[in-house]
Amino acid sequence: MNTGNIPKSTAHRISLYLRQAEAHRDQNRTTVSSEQLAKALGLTATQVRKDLAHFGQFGRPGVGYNCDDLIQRIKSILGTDQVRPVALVGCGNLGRALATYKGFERRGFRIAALFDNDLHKVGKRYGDFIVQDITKLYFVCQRDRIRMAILAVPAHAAQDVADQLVGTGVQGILNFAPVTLNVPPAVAVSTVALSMELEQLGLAVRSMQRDRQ
Amino acid sequence: MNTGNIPKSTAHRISLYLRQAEAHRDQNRTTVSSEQLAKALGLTATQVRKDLAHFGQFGRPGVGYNCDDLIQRIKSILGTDQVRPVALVGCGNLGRALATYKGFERRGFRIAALFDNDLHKVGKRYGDFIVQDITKLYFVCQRDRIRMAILAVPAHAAQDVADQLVGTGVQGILNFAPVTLNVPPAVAVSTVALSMELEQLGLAVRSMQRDRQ
DNA sequence: CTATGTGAATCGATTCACAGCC
DNA sequence: GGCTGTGAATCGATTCACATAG
Repeated sequence: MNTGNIPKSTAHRISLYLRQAEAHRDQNRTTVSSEQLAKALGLTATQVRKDLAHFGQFGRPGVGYNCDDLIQRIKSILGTDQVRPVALVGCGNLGRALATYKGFERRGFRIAALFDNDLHKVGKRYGDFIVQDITKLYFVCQRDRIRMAILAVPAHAAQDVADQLVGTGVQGILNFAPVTLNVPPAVAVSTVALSMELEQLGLAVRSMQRDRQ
Repeated sequence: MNTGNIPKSTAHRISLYLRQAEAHRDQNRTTVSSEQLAKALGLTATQVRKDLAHFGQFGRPGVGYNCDDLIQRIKSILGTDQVRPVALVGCGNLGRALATYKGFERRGFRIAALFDNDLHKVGKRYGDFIVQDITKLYFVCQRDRIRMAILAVPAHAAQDVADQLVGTGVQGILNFAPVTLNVPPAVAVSTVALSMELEQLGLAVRSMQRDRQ
């Protein structure tokens, strides 16, 4: 199956294939072709086949890919065939929205604990969780073997909290603060900066306008 | 300056350069070198120079790039030297968090209007705005010449609202629903799917574990 | 006849090596 | 000595063309 050396570009599309395969299954289709996947996602059929070939050949010529197979295989590569606990730090507006977001559960992630350093928030309940003091971070992450965390704190506090997270043994951080975090190479960081997304979108709009000028 | 044909890979880094240049300026430095930018962002110095060369040569050998110049030039490329109005549709947890997010203003975007189809929410105030009925979408977007929108509605409603947005003349949609939107080629869509971000992060963590096994 | 899987060719992005400027 | 800008080389990803299986 060779899950070890998946190209970066392929890896970014895996989640899309999973979602699309699930959509097909939910419409009671048993198979899906590379052509169908490509059309739905705005890719080429060849690209889809090359991608899927990276994790074993299980498509059937003349038929396509079995949806359940595809889903199972992608989940096993992503590691979302089992539910993983995630710590959420920061209970501002964004943090609270993420805490109550139902989409994570359905895709193999469970918010396992909620932290903030503001003593006015500690003890309050959001969604199914009680906000804990950030000083409990190390204890809880160790106890519950938490490997991933979502960072939804203000920019000025992000590096400090990231350092604490690294100290607990967390190996992946999903960062919503608009700063570049400095972490050891063994820790993965993925930053989602909302303003940057808007900037990129604006750029795409502008370049389209130029195209059709 | 040649802003027309910036490679996609470069475009995605422009926002990072802007942020970093601002950080340098805020520390009262007047210039910044490609080496410094590269180190802070985890890139190579050559890559940074090639990128910056795409929008005119204004670095000074032996000195570096003037921070203010760099900031000004990037903003003019991104079009964020003027403030742009953005419509926000969907006042669930995420929508409300985005509505009150202060970071957009500082980077050239202004939430100009807030919409929802839930009549229990229409008329309520979040941040500085009053939620408007989604039936007003066309009127308001036309009147205020709104070109970009943020879509923070449930997945099942996303395509329908996207169609309405396209109908108002919106040219760019920042979509937070975990679905692939179908829009005309003249409309740009950027999707931020939170679960997918976690999946990608989990994959990165797993592949690192394999590396050091 | 339909659709996968893959070597070969193409295309694009990154890195190297270095010439030129401060 | 320090740093930018850029052609040439390398590396990786996409597309093409087609052999092969249902």
